[in-house]
Amino acid sequence: MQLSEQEVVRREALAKMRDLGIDPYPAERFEVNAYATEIKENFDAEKGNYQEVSLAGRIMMKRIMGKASFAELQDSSGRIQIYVNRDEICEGEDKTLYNQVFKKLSDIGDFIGIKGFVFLTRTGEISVHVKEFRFLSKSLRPLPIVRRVENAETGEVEIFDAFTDPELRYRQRYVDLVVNPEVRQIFMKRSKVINSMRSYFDEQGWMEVETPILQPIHGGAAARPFETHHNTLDMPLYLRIANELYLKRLIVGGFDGVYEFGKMFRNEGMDRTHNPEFTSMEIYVAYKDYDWMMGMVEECIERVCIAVTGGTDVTVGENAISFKGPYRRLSMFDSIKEYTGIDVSEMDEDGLRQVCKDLHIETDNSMGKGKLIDEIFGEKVEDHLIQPTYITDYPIEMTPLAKKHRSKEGLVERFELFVNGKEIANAYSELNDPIDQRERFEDQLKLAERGDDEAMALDEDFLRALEYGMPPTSGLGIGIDRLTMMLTNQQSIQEVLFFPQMKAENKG
RNA sequence: GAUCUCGUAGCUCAGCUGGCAGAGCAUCUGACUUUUAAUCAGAGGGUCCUGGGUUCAAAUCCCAGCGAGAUCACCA
Repeated sequence: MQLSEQEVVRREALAKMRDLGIDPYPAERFEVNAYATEIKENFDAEKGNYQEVSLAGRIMMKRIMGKASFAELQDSSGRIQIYVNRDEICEGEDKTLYNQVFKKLSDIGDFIGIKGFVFLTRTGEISVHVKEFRFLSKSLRPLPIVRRVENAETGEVEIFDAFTDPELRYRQRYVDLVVNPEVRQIFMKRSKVINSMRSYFDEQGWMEVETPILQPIHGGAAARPFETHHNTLDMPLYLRIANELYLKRLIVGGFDGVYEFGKMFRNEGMDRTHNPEFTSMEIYVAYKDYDWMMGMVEECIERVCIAVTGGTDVTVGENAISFKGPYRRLSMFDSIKEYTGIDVSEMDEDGLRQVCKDLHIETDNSMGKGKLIDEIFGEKVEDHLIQPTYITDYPIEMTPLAKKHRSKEGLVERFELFVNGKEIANAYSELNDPIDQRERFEDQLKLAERGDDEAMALDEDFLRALEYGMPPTSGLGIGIDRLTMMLTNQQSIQEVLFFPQMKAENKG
């Protein structure tokens, strides 16, 4: 391995520390009793609090001035300045700890532990006066140095030498997280999205479950799966593209409400909004319908939004969005009428094909009636749905797992929630009529024969479960990554995944 | 999958119609006991993504490949 000059210097420092009898990777624990941000928020010079603090973290900047120095320590909460005085950390004649270990051998990125008291410097900065200094872990690679300086006149934070190269940031997310605090914030928010949603469900008495990721039949959605092979069973298995059919089996089994947060895997293209593995949340609640589900989603999303952002108003790109319920409800046909002026509700396949032609929407022969309607919707309506909007009552052809509409012929009881022109939730009154379900699967097979490669596979065991009887149930799926993107105002899915999928790096 | 843009020091980037490889920060040596992008004096550091071609001469022009981003197509 070819080492850079700075890496060589750090390895030499490591060796020198060992020569001085200092373990660069000590095993003993270091007890921490305070955090940088907490101190900066609560220190009061008059009260004289924080007089015996113990902090640990990385050195992120050093300002050496002879016999005294300042440095910045970064812990999990943020950064705080520390003041190190030679004669205070080295009481006797031996000044090695200061002159060698602190000044020369410790580098930016190294972990240290300090004990001391909090004070205000002459310029008024809250700092920790170090009385005791312990080396905790050596860093052998130089971190990018990002400097944030508050402009005294404008109050704006200027960033110098930002670490922004997306390739480096994603491949070395650990570095990104160390030097870019706003990145850390996004992931803390992501965690809050999941936790607040989970606690809401738990409060309602619904149960978190886990279902198979390795599935013999990839059901529940229309997508290309990743295929693998089990050696002992000598059979093909697929990484799940959805967990819907398993969760419904659990409703058949007698649970009233089950939900799962989990990774799904789709062997398809990647771009700003698609990663081969992504996180979805699916929930099924017995004795409910999609109408009830809309109310539940409003309550849930509003609560998640407050937990994550502190309020119900969010800025996404150019748009100010309010997640305060209730959300607008609009049937798919009405939405198309609203944005194109065309009533497609009574049209047959040829009529729809003509409408697509008139609107300059490309079609092909594999497209059935439902698909054509969806194309029109996708082209002409979706982008306009900025504020949270439920689109309801989808054509039956596209939705083989949803119950037929109670009053509207040819439609199913389904809604999708759109925000900022993007779909973030999908829900049905679940189809529980096993005979209807078998016919729908068979219709899917016919679509597949016509060349629709997104058509769904038939799952005999799932049909068997339905034949034993499933209560009326409403189900919902939410794309957690996309919801997080929205609540953190990120334009790329890679910004809300710790480790987005990347091609192989071809040099070490 | 298609098109466009990008790849130079640890990081951020400059490098013009081809002519000795550059800056700031970081690093190293020295000075400095409350600094604030600390300062001051000095020094070192390069597979210019990879491979080929054109040329007296290529970081620069051409071709191919690898990687990344953006836009479009498909999907959530």
